[in-house]
Amino acid sequence: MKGERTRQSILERAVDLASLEGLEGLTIGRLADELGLSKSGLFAHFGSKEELQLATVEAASQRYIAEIFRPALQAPRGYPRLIAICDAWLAYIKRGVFPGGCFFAAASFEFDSRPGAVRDFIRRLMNDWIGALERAIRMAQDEGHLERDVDPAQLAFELNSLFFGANFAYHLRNDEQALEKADRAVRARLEAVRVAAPAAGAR
Amino acid sequence: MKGERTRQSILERAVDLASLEGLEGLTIGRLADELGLSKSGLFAHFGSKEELQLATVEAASQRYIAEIFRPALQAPRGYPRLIAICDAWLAYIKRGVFPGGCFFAAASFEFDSRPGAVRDFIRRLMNDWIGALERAIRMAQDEGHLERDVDPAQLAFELNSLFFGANFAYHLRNDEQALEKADRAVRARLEAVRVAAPAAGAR
DNA sequence: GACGAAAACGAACGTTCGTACTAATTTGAC
DNA sequence: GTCAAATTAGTACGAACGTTCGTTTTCGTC
Repeated sequence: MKGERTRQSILERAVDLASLEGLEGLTIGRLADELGLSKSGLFAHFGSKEELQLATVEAASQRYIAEIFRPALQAPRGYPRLIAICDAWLAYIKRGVFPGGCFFAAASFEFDSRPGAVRDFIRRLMNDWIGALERAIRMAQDEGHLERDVDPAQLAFELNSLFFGANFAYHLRNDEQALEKADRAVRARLEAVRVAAPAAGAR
Repeated sequence: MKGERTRQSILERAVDLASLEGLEGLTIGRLADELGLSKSGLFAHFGSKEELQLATVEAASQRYIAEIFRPALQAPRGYPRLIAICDAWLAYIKRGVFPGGCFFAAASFEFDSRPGAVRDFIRRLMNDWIGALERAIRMAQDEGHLERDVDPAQLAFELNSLFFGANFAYHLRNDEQALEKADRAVRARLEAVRVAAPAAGAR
């Protein structure tokens, strides 16, 4: 199918554009122009602006999963994987996977007061993401790497806050050290609740 | 002057609207409708959309300073004032000072990739805000309430991240405990670097 | 109460938005 | 190579956008 290929290339560009201009600022005419398509031809792939926005969010999610989350899951479960996720997140900002910074942070703040299907979808994705963080934390506890009395929801909240804060400081404030600051904070927070690895042969 | 009064009432509404729809989603026609003004009559007060946006950001800043920041400065300098600022921030979200959540978090993410006067102004305000946080931290050190080896920029980054993270979790994820989580994290972080108050009469 | 200034209005501008149709082209299977 | 189906282009629409302009209303001062 040719259509599917076109659709994908449209979405690639739509994700980049939306990360810069916002999902509402993403415009069918402009998107068509940039791709050398006609407005109507592009429009036919989605049927409505809202469908285009939903597809764009979905595409961004897939890019995120493919480029950040899945690779981090390669790390051995427990503390190493938790750290790998955090490292991957900060590297994701540094690498500029989305030209306008974290797509989901931007979309979250754009749609947090805009009821509708797009908001619902973003909310679901963000709940999934926080849930994945909590799961990684719980795993680290199960592996005996993290103290048992740590509340996964609390820690996930804090880690995610540092990520968003890093994105904010890096992109809006042009704070070059934002990522280092976030890294320092993440590591300090995790080290503080880490269960010391048993000395070699001490088991 | 009647004009000044009208201008203020326009901006009051503009701030609320922009916190819900974004500064770009803020529209002159809609704003005029809601206030029972004509589009052209409203427009005349600002001369351009960008000027309206700038004035709206300025008005939001004044509301923030009047309702959150200035009151917190009443607390005695040092640790109490630092805590007061943090408390005031979380209460500010809970109170719903802006209907769409923190105006500045939203504006920051909306404009972090949109060059222009509005972005520059937001950046300046956010730098001022972080600067104020750093100053409060430094004061707490000077008063001997906080450990000397704490980097004010680092700690301010972390506190601000928790604030933004709370706003995100509270508004997009509808996490009722978001503010408590943030409060817990803030207090834990600050307590950890607090210099224990000398016992009564121990001086 | 008259008068000049300030403020608000109403209509229109050109542009762009999202969307709806129909016509032309391209594609892939036979 | 043919033909139906899938895909793109073209054109048009009503609404809303920011902005301009000339007129009318309201205000503050004497």
